[in-house]
Amino acid sequence: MSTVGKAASLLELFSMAEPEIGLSELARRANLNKATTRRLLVALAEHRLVEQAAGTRHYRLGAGLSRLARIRDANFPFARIATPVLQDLAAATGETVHLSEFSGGALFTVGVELSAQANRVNVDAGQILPLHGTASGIAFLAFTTPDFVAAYLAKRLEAFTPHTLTAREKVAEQVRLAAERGYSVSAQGYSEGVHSIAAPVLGPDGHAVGALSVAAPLSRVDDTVAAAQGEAVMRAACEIAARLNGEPLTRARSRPS
Amino acid sequence: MSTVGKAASLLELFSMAEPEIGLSELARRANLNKATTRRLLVALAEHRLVEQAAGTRHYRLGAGLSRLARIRDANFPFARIATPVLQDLAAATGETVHLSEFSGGALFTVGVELSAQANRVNVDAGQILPLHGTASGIAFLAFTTPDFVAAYLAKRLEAFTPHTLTAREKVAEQVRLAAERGYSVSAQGYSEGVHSIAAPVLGPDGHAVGALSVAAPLSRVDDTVAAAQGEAVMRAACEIAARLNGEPLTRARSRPS
DNA sequence: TCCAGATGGTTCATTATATGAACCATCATT
DNA sequence: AATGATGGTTCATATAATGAACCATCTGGA
Repeated sequence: MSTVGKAASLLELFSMAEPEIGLSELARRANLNKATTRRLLVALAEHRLVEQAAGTRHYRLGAGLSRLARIRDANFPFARIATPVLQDLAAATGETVHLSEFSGGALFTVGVELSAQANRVNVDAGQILPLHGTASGIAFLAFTTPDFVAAYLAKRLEAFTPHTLTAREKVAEQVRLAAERGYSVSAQGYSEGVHSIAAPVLGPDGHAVGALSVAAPLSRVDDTVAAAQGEAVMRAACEIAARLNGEPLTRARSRPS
Repeated sequence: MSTVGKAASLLELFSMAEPEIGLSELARRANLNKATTRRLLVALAEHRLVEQAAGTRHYRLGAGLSRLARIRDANFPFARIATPVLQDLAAATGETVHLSEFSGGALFTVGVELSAQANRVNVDAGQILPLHGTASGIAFLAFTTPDFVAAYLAKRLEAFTPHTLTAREKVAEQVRLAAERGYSVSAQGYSEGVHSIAAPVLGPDGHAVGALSVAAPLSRVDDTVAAAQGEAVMRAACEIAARLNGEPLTRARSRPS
């Protein structure tokens, strides 16, 4: 692995639950030598990507990340723009809704609205979803370039549950179906007991940049529920795309009076 | 420079004004070979710290940064907590107000509220302030550990304007004064024509973690104005520290009923 | 139409950089 | 005082980064 890859892995060890970690612990979890870990942390600290707590000498994520994130969000406000739409969709369906963006060869969860129900599907922001096995992935594949789909399906597809479709033919068929009706359906392809329906979020060029998904306990979904969710998720995904790509209404609204 | 330092420098080339940059341009600005630049970008992209725009093949900051920033902000909500206080202070003084955090050996601007007046001081988020020459820096030094101050003053102090105090004695005197009255004053030590007053933001251990500053055109400040700003900036800095470190009132408010 | 000068991306021998075992100092517990 | 953590450092060794030269494309002229 490249040195910067190792440094990035260090950053990824921090989480909401564990925002500060000591040197030895970091080295252990990243499978790196303590000296190496330290040098990486020092390099990261120089650029404010991590910082060290004065008292405990533990490390935490740095202020530079907030700055970089602000720059990104200002110019590609995917999660921010989408939040109200996610909330509406979660309220309308009563189920957990999550938004993901294509990044680093897979779908990256950038926004989540959990269902209000006790029995619900839990998804964490930052979670990485494979392109096969998830409704979001299939929806993305259905609206990306054929070259990309071909290249992806040429690889060996991992089975995440006994229900994961791993045969190229079957997955390709799912993709075709999703392209036709505008949304994808997947039952237990990635997590047991979870039923998902997803629609692509399209970029300005008409290709998918991410996906929006409704995830429900399998027991709560039948054909009519699925059809309703499909329609709702499609509308919501279009709404997000419209706001993101600056459709007329939004532009008009933001025009200075 | 370390490899991860180079990678971090690449990230820092992106800005609000220029959120997407091509490979050649990045290599040129970072003073790196194109091949090197590419390898770094690929490594960063694997961890979603950058991503490539589909159409132009230009690079931009990645979604992983937003995720990491969320983790940081959730557990160290410096800028977020401070925003309303900054706004109040800017409104009360009529001048530009900025908040900085100590990170990477200097003060890092994490929040700005610009004055409403036409003739105002402009400060950018992300700007790096030296510990000498700025009111914020002196305020920080006045409330950090004596060891740190000694080590810092042992270095050669750069002059940013003809008015920058660079003599150890003079700077140490400023620090002493700031420690006594609780805020620091600096005129044109970093930018010509700018008058600044700053107070430290203290962490739980009583040492400074950052500084809050009011910056005004020199022409608009006299002794009585400065005294008023000093009091106001001290109160505001205490308010931020209190909210940050969870003073009783805040804790009581957030207690589940 | 063709050329000139951009661009993004790749290769591979050379070289500089990252690595890690062993080390020290400090702290809290026993 | 001994134990086993912790954070941090050193330096010979080995691995990973480097960059000149390369190719393929694209764009805007002439």
